[in-house]
Amino acid sequence: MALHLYDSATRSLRLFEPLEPATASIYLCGATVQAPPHIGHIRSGLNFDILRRWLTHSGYAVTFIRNVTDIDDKILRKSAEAGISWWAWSALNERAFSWAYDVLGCLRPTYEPRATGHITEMIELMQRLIDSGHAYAAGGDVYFDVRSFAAYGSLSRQKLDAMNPAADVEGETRKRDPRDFALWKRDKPDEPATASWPTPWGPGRPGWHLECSAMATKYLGTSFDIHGGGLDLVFPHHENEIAQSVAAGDGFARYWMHNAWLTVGGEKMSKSLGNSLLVSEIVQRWRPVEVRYYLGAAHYRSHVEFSETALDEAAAAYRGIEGFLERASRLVEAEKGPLCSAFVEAMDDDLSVPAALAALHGVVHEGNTALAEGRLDALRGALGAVLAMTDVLGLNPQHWQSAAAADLIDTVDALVGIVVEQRTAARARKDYAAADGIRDRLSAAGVLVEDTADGPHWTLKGT
RNA sequence: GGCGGCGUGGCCGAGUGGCUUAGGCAAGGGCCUGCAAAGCCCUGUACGCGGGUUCGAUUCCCGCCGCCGCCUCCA
Repeated sequence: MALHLYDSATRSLRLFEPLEPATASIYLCGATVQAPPHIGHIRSGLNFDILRRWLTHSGYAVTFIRNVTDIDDKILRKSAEAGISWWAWSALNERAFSWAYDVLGCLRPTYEPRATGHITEMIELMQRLIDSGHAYAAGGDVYFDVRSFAAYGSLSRQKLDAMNPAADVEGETRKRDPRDFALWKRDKPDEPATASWPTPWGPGRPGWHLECSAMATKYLGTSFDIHGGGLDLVFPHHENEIAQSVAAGDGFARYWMHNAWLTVGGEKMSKSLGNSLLVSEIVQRWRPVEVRYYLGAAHYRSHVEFSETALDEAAAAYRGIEGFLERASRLVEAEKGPLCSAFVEAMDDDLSVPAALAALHGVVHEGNTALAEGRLDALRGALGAVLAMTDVLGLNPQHWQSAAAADLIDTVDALVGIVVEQRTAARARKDYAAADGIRDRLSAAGVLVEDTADGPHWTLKGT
């Protein structure tokens, strides 16, 4: 079975057929950098990171764009409250997002465009829409005329007449229809002059939806393969992107993918609800790779209710994989091999990571048995497969060791070696009190010593 | 009001009209071990409720209960 993806637009599983053979273009709605990231944001980034890795592994040359929305109402308001400029506020939070993506092992996008760097493209797009009768300027604002676009509402399957009109009191009088949405917002006296750009229709700043249409087509072309984002972006954001781009004559996205929520206490984690679990806080308590395992383990379209217990369980499951790799690598060469077929089938089936992990755990199990029975060829095969599978999921422990730790590892190895020799000597003379005392002290220092058939081995306990 | 989703064993979390089981975590028993740890073997009542379709439904249909999301900024 070749790769099939669930397309939100058709609400069906579709065979993935890219526009250009062996290439894949993806646009993911990134962050509005008004606050530091919580783990729900990163779940989205992570889900699409796994998609990207899987496409890459499957032989596609992937172009992955994730934008940064660096200006909007909240950024202006919060930066004003903080007494700093809006761009400084945006830059601060953009860095926090970049750090969080990095720390959880999300590969960096091919390009990461900022909204404010694409005003020219937005003006061009607005001009095309005005020229073709799909948009109009009104008192310094520019609006999209939803009645001019028959397909409006097709993504979210809402009928125009059934929609609640947007509660935009301020723009109400200038709109032709209350459901028309702003492409461009005229500047306001209480907003900083730096948050304003000149246009043929007057100075102002971009509306949220316009920037994504402009950036997606700039970097990926008028038609591209996959557009992704969180479920809450279906309406109005993605609906509006389609309206803007398709009305302007572009093909736009061919597949739409949406990830489900990470909730806390049954509620969507959001900045406005104040129940955010910041990435910076979570990685104090669990190793980043364990957080990645937890966030990536559920299917991307499944709602996940955050719990510390579940994260602990995920961490334990990951350590099982890690432990196998550690033991197996002592006996045979650690080289990536082919993936097991169940894993491939699972990933091809709309990125079914749960089934893929079941396959991975199955191979770990086989590998452990082979190891216990001394069957090195079977062990080598299992090790290669597990390395390859963890690699695809971004969970390969080889890539999670920090450079600093790598520099110190030889030193620590030598020091622990001396201590372990003392313990081995104690055991040899059956002085178990001394042996256990040494083991306990090493354990307190974060070094776990285990006696195996081929002698004692030590590992650093995950913190 | 419109659109959509969810309710699975102690916990997390897949999936399917019956076939042998998702998988993980935790628990109990066993093997191994000086003791541990790890690993391996074995064990456990699961599919919100009520109808219906069917030879047979957790899986399809209808109703109900409960929870949640979008329709306004939001991954």
